[in-house]
Amino acid sequence: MDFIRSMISRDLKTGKYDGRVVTRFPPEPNGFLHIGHAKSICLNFGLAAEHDGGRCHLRLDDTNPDTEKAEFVEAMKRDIRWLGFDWEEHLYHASDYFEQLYRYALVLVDKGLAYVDSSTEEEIRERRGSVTTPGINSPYRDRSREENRDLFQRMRAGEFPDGSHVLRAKIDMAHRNMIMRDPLLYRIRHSHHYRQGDDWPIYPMYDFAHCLSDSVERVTHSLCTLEFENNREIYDWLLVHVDAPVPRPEQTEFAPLVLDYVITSKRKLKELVRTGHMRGWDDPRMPTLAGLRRRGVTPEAIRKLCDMVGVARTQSRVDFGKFEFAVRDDLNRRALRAFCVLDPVKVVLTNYPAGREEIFSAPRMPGDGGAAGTRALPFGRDIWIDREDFAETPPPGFHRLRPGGEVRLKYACTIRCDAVVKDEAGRVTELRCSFDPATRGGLAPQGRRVRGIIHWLKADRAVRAEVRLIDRMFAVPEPPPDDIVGALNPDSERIVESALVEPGVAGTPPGTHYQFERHGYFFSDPVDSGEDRLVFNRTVTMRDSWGARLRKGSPGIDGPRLSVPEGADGDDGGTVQRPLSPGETLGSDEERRRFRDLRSNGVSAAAAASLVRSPKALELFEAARARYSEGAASIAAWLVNDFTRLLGSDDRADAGRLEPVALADLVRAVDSGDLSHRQGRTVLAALLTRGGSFEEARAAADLAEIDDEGTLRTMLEGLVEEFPDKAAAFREGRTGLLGFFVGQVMRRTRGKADPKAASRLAEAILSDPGD
RNA sequence: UGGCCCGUCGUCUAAUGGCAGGACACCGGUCUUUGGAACCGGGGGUGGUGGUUCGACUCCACCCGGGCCAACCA
Repeated sequence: MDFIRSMISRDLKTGKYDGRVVTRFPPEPNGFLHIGHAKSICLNFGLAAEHDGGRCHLRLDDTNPDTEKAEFVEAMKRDIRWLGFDWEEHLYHASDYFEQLYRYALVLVDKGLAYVDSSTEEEIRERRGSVTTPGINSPYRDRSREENRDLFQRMRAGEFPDGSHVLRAKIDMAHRNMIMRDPLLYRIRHSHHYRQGDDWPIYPMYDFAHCLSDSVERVTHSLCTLEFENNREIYDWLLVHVDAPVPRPEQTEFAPLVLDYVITSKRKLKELVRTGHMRGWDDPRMPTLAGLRRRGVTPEAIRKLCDMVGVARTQSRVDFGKFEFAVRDDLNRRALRAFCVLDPVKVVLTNYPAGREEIFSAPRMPGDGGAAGTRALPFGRDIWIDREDFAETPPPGFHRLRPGGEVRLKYACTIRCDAVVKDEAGRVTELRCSFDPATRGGLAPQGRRVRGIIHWLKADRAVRAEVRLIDRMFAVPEPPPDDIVGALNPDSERIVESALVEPGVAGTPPGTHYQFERHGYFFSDPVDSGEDRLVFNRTVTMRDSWGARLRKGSPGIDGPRLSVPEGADGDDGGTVQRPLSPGETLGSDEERRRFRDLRSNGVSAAAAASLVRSPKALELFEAARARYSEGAASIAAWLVNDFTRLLGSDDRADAGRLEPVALADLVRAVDSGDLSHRQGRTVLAALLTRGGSFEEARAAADLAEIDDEGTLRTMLEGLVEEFPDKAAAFREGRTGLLGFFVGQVMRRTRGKADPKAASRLAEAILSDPGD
């Protein structure tokens, strides 16, 4: 289960949203949906489907009138449905909330939390500062609430030209998060909105509109990609300060889908379409859902890919092979088989009567037990085979036809190449072969084994088709953002105008999947294919271990490798840095002084360095040491490890509740063996959440421990009996399994066993086979 | 010279502090009328250094590496 699903289970358990799961998919209608969006769609709609009463809203995030169009909205709706998801009645537009958003903005103005800034764009930018320097306040920042309200209302009334004013939140121009430096909330834009017409001269910015739209729709889990991490702070700030109803939606970020050889920048894709490098948004080479669909990729394959990729926060790149696997895996199950000869070479079977024709039968779908039926393959004296299935001087390991060699014509018979006919240029024009009647229909009478099996077509029965050999869009896995065009794969589409297919393929309707045997999966183009014209797009090639082997044997055949930096696979000559000792990482003389002081009291270097950096912990340390002076090292260790950990992992923990005296008593009790470390930790947790003295906390905590040797031994012996293979594996050296046995003891005693005793006993019992 | 986030097989992704597992890719084998598919098997991993713990991928510290943030885009 991924981290988002875990979070939702947790929320369901705690009743945070009263059992509701409401997600949303919020694209801006300024282009086409692509494979990257597919991940988000699968996640958001998937989540809704997995929970009773779950919902996923489709919300068009249309707050920028200059880039958005109704046609994009329609394309998006079509593509989402095609992928297999449904928003039911929950179709929304951010622009439908403009009035409500405007009222929220007035709330902020009236609270003195938003102001109208009349600076120029450049002034605003300059005053924002940089990531390392604070910004400075706008001269308009201290306008009165009344003036701000008046100005903002007049902005809305359309009294001011574009760019003359903006509405900004009043937060902090020195904020460490650049986004919080008085973010813009509204800008003036006298543009026609595809949906709202000319009603609005002001438009809300993303940060303002998004969280409030989520809130208006009572979304629970607002999922977006990692690049919005920094925006989460303003998301929460706005909901709090407009007093949005609780429980409020919460934003969670996940890693976007980044696929090798693909880009998912709508801006850049748009540019490729605009400049004609791609024929349209639905060009079969495009990573858009429309392009993938036209290429023959199925919704099932895309969903499968998203499944395989998972959802996590790690920034990742997905191998293109994973995409290809998902596509083949699905198409293998659904695509009917047929023969297709891309680059024909004539074969004349000299011992076959001219003018005679016989029909061989072949399965439409091998391995399905005949469920899909058979197809008829006419056979005769003149046939076509693919040029690459013959080699006059074959490379080592080549299995197909060669002079004097034999090959099987799939589903027909074996043939032997007797003579090669060439034109003046030396190009092979015809192969004169003889067929073996005894091998008809797949028989191999003499036990003779023919390695090569190739596809073929009877010359006068083959049907013409245009085949577009689609390949990956880019020549390199990571196209450089500043030179997308230069990275395009020059062979991303090779058009074979007159390929030949078997007669049964004639009349194939547009939108049909085929596997052209040994070539790959193909899809009759939904646009260009028609009754009298066959056009096929190659969706994906077959897995090709022969081609891979050839490429491996001769580097360079693989094409350019622009992405590999010079010397990347060699020694970069860098020097290995010596790790710094803890004391060396300290910044100031004062810190170093305290560090030496702590060291002289027996505190470990690592603990001392940590303590010095944390004034609060250091204060506690000094106070506790005053009561238990010989325990300096232990107190420091407790503070640096267990104390810090509890504070970080438990929301209820508060350092302020921990009395130094209680801490000192606790550490002393553990040092003296009065309490195990584990029990000490339990008491510390209680002290941090409830406060009080050590004795009180100790009395209140459930510290019962099973350390009775007999009980533990019985339990462990039972485990060894129950898991004899694991016990044996341990004796053979898999010492990690000790953890398994101790873990089982801990689990079965619901954490009550003394792990130290259990561990010691387990080791003794396991190492000694006994009988 | 800041803040936030992220580092697990080649790649993607799991593991309430308790057996480092799965998938793709790769290699080998069986079978085979697709150099395909199916099936079986194999190699390969916790960025580094310390610390805490009976036990660390998991907690703590530091280091290293990567990503995001300074549009009146989203």
